[in-house]
Amino acid sequence: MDSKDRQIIRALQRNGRITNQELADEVSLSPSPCLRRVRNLEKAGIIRGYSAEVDEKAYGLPVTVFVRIKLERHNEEDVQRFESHIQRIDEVLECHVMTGAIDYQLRVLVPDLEGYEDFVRARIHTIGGIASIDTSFAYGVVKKTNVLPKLS
Amino acid sequence: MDSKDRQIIRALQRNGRITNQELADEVSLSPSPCLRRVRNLEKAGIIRGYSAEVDEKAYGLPVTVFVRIKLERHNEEDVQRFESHIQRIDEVLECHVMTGAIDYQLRVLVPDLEGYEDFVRARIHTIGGIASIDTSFAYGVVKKTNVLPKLS
DNA sequence: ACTGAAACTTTCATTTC
DNA sequence: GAAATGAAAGTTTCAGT
Repeated sequence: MDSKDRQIIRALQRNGRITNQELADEVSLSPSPCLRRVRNLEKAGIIRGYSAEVDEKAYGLPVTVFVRIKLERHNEEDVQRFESHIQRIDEVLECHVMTGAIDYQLRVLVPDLEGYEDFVRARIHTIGGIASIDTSFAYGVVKKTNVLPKLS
Repeated sequence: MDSKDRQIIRALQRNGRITNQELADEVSLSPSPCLRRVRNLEKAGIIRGYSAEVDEKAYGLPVTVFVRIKLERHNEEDVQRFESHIQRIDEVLECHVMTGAIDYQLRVLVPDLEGYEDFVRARIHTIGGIASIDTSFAYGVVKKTNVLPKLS
């Protein structure tokens, strides 16, 4: 992983469908070494995959919710139980383990407020072992990018 | 935007580099109407683009921070000033406008704790007009997907 | 008019040197 | 790193519903 690899990564984040020729031009490499680097990054799991970026609102899920969750107990069994449940919930796009007062932060997508109420009742509370849930709604996006910063 | 479009969208989120033929097979369409739908989704801005998913840790930015910010004043000028500054900060990958007690939530990527301290001092406090900053570190990822849920 | 099928053109990835 | 070969993907056109 050198500066060239990071250049390639950022180019592929800006345009995941760029052709190898164009990519090679952009990073000042000829096509074959460029492709070699891309394949290596893919095989190493550094490039996990490629994905379409979608307007969630137009798709029909206009409401983003950040949910902060605290568990009642933190033994292996309860933690495993919670995490395996979370992974199976389609509405949860992200779940981070947090430091500090909160155990987890989720990013959840729902069609409306009612959808969120249903989600909490049917998907979250049914897991059990949850001490507290703190909900914050996002009602606008100032910035959203995938492109990683250059390392200084 | 019908059920077929949503099928196409989810397939392109799972694999942004799928060929039109494979995509057409997956959604039970022939290649030309399938491509037409994809192009329409792109032109309508519903598919915003395509991007590589990258392992942030391997890239050299292992620390994810969620930063919750409250402004001192909420007049048009101060809000504009804050938001335009945020957009220019490369380390800020996401910034949401929030309901409730907090004004904004940022997702920030830094190399280490020191990098975060520098970030707050050099990038955030210098904006001015900030009433409070609340920082939460993520130290693990339970789930992270781009694929939107089926609409029920 | 919209969808599905087919042929043709062009471009890209792979492999060899 | 360059060139040649082979494969596919996109575009366009035509036919059918």
